[in-house]
Amino acid sequence: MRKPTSSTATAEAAAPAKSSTPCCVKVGLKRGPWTPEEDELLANYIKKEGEGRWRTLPKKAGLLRCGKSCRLRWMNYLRPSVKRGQIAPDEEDLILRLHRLLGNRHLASLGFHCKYEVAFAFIRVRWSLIAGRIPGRTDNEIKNYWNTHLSKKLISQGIDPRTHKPLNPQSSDQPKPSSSKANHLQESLKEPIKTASSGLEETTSGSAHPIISNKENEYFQNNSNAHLDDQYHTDHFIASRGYTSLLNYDGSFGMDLRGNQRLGNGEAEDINSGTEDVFSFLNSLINEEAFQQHQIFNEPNVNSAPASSDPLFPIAATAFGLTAVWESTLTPSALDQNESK
DNA sequence: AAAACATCCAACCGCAGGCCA
DNA sequence: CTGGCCTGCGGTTGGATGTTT
Repeated sequence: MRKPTSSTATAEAAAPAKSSTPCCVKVGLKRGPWTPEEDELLANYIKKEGEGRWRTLPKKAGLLRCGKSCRLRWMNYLRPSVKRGQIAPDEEDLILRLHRLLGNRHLASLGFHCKYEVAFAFIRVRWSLIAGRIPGRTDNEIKNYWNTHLSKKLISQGIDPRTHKPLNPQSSDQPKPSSSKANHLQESLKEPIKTASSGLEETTSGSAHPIISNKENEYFQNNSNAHLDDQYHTDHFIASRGYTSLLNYDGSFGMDLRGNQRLGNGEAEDINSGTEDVFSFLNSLINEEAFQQHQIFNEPNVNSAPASSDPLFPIAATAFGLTAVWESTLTPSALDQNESK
């Protein structure tokens, strides 16, 4: 029996039980490891009736489990598409890149030169998004692999697993990677991405980015500070658009939070149905040296507004789902108002 | 051989957000 | 508009297993 965690206990003490029915009635329900018999019952039921309706599923399937537990067991273990076994080197490579991209660093570097904590609510590692790019692997598996293997490897190389930057840049005696594996890891942070599914190498060196719409083109043309023909800005634009598409459900280049292309109403959704466009702009995000240099993401003064004069700022802000935050707390006038409170 | 310690990962939990009556 | 239901996400836990002493 698991002990309640301190945070759980605190939360329960602070928040009285809701009047709504909890997702599962704990009394009389089995917990802990699944037996082969339970697995069979669940798999057979889903094979017959399909996924979903998790709340009522256990009863119908003859299981003494809560719906959440059934869903988790199916998603992380029983689903036919779940790949078993060791994480391959190319998968590891992809995890590293995507973590560097989709971990907390970009959001941190955008918001968190700003002084309002609300922005920090957006800082989360997107394990599901990472897993969505690695066929057959689940978010739980990726998360576990990161926590138990990759973060330790990076630390042993003197790299901060959270920021992917040197743990102590000033120190000249930081450990140098000596093994071929260590070299592989370090090199993997520099090279263009290889997609795990196709194995095709892709880069951002192309001059045309087809996902820029005419309207967006117009925006750049009408803005004297924007340089659409400048690869530097274009890549940043693509990067921002990438995030917009990932995080903004209203985006015209719609995708769900796993990075899959969104489908029309009623169409089935495949967890690994990423298109070449998806890989293309993910690559743009991953090859990000210029991205890091951009003033939007490197506003140095905590007490000044972010670089709102930058033509890319509205896009970037929207991209990160921060428009509302920007409008309510980070515009110069909002900053003044908040200051005076 | 056995105790102590370390590591791994399946499963749990609370929470957030979309959907719909 | 509101509130309940449902689903999915990410952080955390602890039993199982492996390794060291």
